[in-house]
Amino acid sequence: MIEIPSKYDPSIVEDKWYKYWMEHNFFHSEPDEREPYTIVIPPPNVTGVLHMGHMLNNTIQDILVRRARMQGKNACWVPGTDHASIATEAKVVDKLRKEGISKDSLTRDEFLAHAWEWTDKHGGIILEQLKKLGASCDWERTCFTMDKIRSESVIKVFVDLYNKGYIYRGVRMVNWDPAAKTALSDEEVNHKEEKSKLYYVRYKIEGTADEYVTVATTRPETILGDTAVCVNPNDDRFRHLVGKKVFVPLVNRLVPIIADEYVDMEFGTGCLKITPAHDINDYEIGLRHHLEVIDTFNDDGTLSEKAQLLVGVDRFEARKQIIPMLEAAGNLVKIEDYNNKVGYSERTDVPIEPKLSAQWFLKMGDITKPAATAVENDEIKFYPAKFKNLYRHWMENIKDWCISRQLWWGHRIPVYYLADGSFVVADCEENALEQARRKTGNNQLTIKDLRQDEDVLDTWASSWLWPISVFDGINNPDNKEINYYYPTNDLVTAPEIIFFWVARMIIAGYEYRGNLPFKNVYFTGIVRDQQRRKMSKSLGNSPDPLDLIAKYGADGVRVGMLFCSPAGNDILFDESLTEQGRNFSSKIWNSFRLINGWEVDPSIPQPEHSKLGIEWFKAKLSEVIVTMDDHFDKYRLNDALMTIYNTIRDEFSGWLLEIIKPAYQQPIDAKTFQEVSELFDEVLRLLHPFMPFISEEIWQLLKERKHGDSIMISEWPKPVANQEVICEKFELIKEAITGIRAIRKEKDIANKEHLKLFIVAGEKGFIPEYNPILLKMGNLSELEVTDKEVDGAMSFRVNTSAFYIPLGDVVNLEDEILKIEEELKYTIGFLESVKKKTGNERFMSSAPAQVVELERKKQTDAEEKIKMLEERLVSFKSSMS
RNA sequence: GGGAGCUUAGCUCAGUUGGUUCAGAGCAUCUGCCUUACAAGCAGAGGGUCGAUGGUUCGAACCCAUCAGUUCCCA
Repeated sequence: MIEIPSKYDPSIVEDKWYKYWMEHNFFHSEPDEREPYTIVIPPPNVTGVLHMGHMLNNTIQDILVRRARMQGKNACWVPGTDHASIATEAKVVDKLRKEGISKDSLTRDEFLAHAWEWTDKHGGIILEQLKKLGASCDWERTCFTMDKIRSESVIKVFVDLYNKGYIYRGVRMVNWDPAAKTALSDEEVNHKEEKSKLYYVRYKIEGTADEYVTVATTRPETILGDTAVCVNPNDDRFRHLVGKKVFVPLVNRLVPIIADEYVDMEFGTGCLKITPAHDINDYEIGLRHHLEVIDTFNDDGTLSEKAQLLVGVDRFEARKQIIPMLEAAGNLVKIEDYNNKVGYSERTDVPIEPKLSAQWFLKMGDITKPAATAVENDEIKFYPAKFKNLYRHWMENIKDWCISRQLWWGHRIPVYYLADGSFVVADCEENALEQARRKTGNNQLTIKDLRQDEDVLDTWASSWLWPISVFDGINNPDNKEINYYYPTNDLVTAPEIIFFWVARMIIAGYEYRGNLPFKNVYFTGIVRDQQRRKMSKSLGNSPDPLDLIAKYGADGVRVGMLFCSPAGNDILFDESLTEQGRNFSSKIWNSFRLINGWEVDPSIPQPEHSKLGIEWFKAKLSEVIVTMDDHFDKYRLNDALMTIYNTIRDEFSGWLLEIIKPAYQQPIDAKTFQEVSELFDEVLRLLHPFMPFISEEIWQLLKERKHGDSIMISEWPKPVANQEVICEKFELIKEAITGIRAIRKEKDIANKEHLKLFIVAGEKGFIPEYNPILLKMGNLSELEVTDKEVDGAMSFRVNTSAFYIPLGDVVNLEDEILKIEEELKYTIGFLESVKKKTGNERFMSSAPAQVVELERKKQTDAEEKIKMLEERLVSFKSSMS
């Protein structure tokens, strides 16, 4: 017996074991002959801090990795961080501004120096926090999307895609962020409902004295860039006007009235003003009708020279100022309140300005095909599968990917311009120069004659290579590591980034490895609070994960989060869940304390009840393992957790330990002690992936372990076949014991008080071999099988066996009769419903044989039980008279 | 406006090609217990016409249709 504290203290235990695991290098993986199991971490922002979403996500990954490791696989979980181009640059700009330095005053290199300084200072904090959670990442493999290997991979891929003709420079309508002065992808735009105004403005028709068409617009400031007015070709109201021209208000530009199906006849006046430079739909109409494009905005959202009026005024100020101008000119008809949706930048939270600009694009045509097929055919499986539909829909409507960003923090686009505006694409300056010389035939060119593109690549253009680049599979496509670890097994991520990241990794996987990047994708939910609000810093509704760990232990937080998170469903987090997790730790600890406190006496033989109990629990555990494995195979981790949770609380602690527990201050026999220790060992192993720390602590205390041994490298338990019968039989014993307890409670009989039990054994429901357990758990003084009625007894029934506890005068015979009558009534009703089926010819002929057989069995069982109940009733009634 | 999903106990969710004892779990609730490992616990109990209506079927929470409510994605 070891002296152990009565209360479990996770803070000491957790740090101790994490350190131990690190010292013994258990997390590290090298290619060997074993089957690999690989997960790459979704790299968190390098300067980010741990939030609840990370906690959930990484807990799940750790569970999967730890189980795989115990299954004997060569488990490798690669950690790392993402440079997070826009987010990090925004933070650095913000920090500099607070110091009184504006980004514009710095050169690119100066700015990058600040950014690296910031990254070095804050980078990797989040990885340290993951260690507190117990994450078993192979820390020696930690990668960063902007470290040397990853950067070279990104550039190499850009050059390759360009050479394959997938990358092109195009003028496109992009989502322009006027605050960050960069283009954003559609996915980085959030649409928000807003109260705004709908302005009705009339345009004078050319060649008439006083005829106008009226358009409705939410953006009157863009009138200055109008190049047409458009109506629906089926609209009789305006058909006669098509082909005529109107004057754009204020600037009096003459523009045509055109017809296009796009126009909604019901909306506004049915007339639409067309500003190809500032609205995506207008742009497309403009392309169809070959309209002039007049860009009236500057990059910062102010009006440009082309607007002619209000030059230099911000777009929202311009909207205010143009109204009185339109009114004065006699063009304003009316103003209505209107709700519309406006796109906002995910990064800077300012309204997006649709803007034409020159960007680099990746063609999403042929390159996406294998990726679409892979998910469709379930080569890559999604959990839950419902995300397949979402994925398919996106892949079918996929647009070219705008991969350039007007930022400095990131991978600089490897395009080098010559003086004449032409360019070369190369992975380094030397190669660029060589190409330029070849291209121009001018060998006198120097690097100074080349000007590299100022823009960087979208962050996702590096993370889409992550499963390959972490094993250096881009630069060295045939290296030992990539060949061993790729394809990876599971990806655990949030559904929000299914397009940003998951889809693109699949595309890159097939393009650069000719193979899938991962076999399974587990989508976690979004962590919300009890009011279903997303947990966020700004709302202040997100607890600090480290505080929670300090309070409840990492194990407690891990299981607390998992209790409420079926795959793909949002998790409504509440601190009471982590409390439940901590309580579970306590329960396990106390079970250990009980066992640990027993004195072992090798001289006493094993009692029969202990032998039976152990035999049953072994059988039960086999069932549990089968169930858990099945849940794991289906990625139903919360169900797997619930299974081991109930097994420990109810079956192990509630039943097994109570069965084998020796009387107060009595020693236990050696065999039982040995066996229960082994069973506890097995239970702990099943628990380990979920609660790595407490399982290790107890596992180490349970018996003397070799130096350097650990539960995390022990074997995942395997089931023994054909244990169902023992489990089924035991359930009947539980039912009988529950019956005894119910009578004790009803008659307020203390548990200490011994009772006598008489049994009228029917064909089912009584198993004499389990009598020792019945005696102990029911605290019975005597157990007698009889075929006679028992006078003055309380009774209950299990299947067709009847159990009696004689209590003399306390028993109210009428109540007993009532009870039996109720059971009888229920059983007869049940029999009726079964007979309805078995008496139905169509059922008997069309239902599967198995089902028919089952119904027949139900019928005979019910008939037997009715017979038994009726006999009881008769004898009870006769004893009354 | 287009698309996808969801609606089962007070809450969060299971419910596996339609067929086991009249739908399950965890939490919460209620009752009783400070029973010698554990009150951060134990023993029990209650609680649902499976969103509505119709249809298919011997049989529907499950399949089909319509409607209502709700969430997300895209424009």
